[in-house]
Amino acid sequence: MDEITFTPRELDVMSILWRSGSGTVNEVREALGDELAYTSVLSVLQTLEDKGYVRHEPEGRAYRYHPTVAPEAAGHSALARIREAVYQGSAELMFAQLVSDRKLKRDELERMRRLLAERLKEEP
Amino acid sequence: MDEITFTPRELDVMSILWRSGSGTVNEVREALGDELAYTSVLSVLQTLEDKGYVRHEPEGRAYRYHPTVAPEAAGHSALARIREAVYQGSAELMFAQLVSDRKLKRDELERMRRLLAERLKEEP
DNA sequence: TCCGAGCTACGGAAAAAACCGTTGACAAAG
DNA sequence: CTTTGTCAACGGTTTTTTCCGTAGCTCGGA
Repeated sequence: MDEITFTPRELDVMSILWRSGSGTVNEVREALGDELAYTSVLSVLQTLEDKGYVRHEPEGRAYRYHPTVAPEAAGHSALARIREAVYQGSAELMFAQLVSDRKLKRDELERMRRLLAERLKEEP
Repeated sequence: MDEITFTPRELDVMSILWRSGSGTVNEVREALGDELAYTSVLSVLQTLEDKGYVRHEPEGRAYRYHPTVAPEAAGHSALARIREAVYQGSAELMFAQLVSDRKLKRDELERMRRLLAERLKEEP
């Protein structure tokens, strides 16, 4: 149950790596909304590597960075934190908020229902 | 749709205020897990007040702090951020993770199902 | 050989966050 | 009146985060 936490900027970068599977400094830089200097992006990646959240391998003359933590693991930590702090530990409350979102389409809700039904079948 | 964000320590403090409805500096200090100096807690509260997330009123010789943002609003922002960064914008993926939690009890899942059913009724 | 393009390492500035000591105000107790 | 305890304001230190310039390496082409 090791806590996984990111600073805001680190999360931006991880998000890109999760989306693409991997990325070089320049690829990450491109994908980033803000225009950062090359070395700024490199720094973030090196920090992430220090913390053990990414690794790199040589690719040509550059490095290619890969996430070493799955988004699910990070998501789990983040959701747990929000559940505790905002919803007083109640998954139900958090869930209620989630489904109250007006932007959810009917078919998304349907699929959620299916998922929930599956999950209920497994529960003893 | 103004973004609500907290630093980790700010979130700790807000969490306490949401739980209790309000709190004085010392109440918050007590409730906090870590042992911080009085002035440290005061500082956080003053910062939160600057940002408009809490207000205070005199109570005896002390101040009582009240949240001015509902946990739901903060939760909505936080969940949206996680959805984007970690689940590539998919509420469904995030939901899947949520219900896959082994610690959920059957009756919690049942109530989630009910909520979802209600929500589906409203959807055109 | 020399030059420039493209890359990382390194160090460090600037800004933000976290934390606390000191001061002065006030009131209650002696 | 003096002491003691409690409080907020203020200013400042330390640590973390964010961001970037410079130096140095390597490769390919003139």
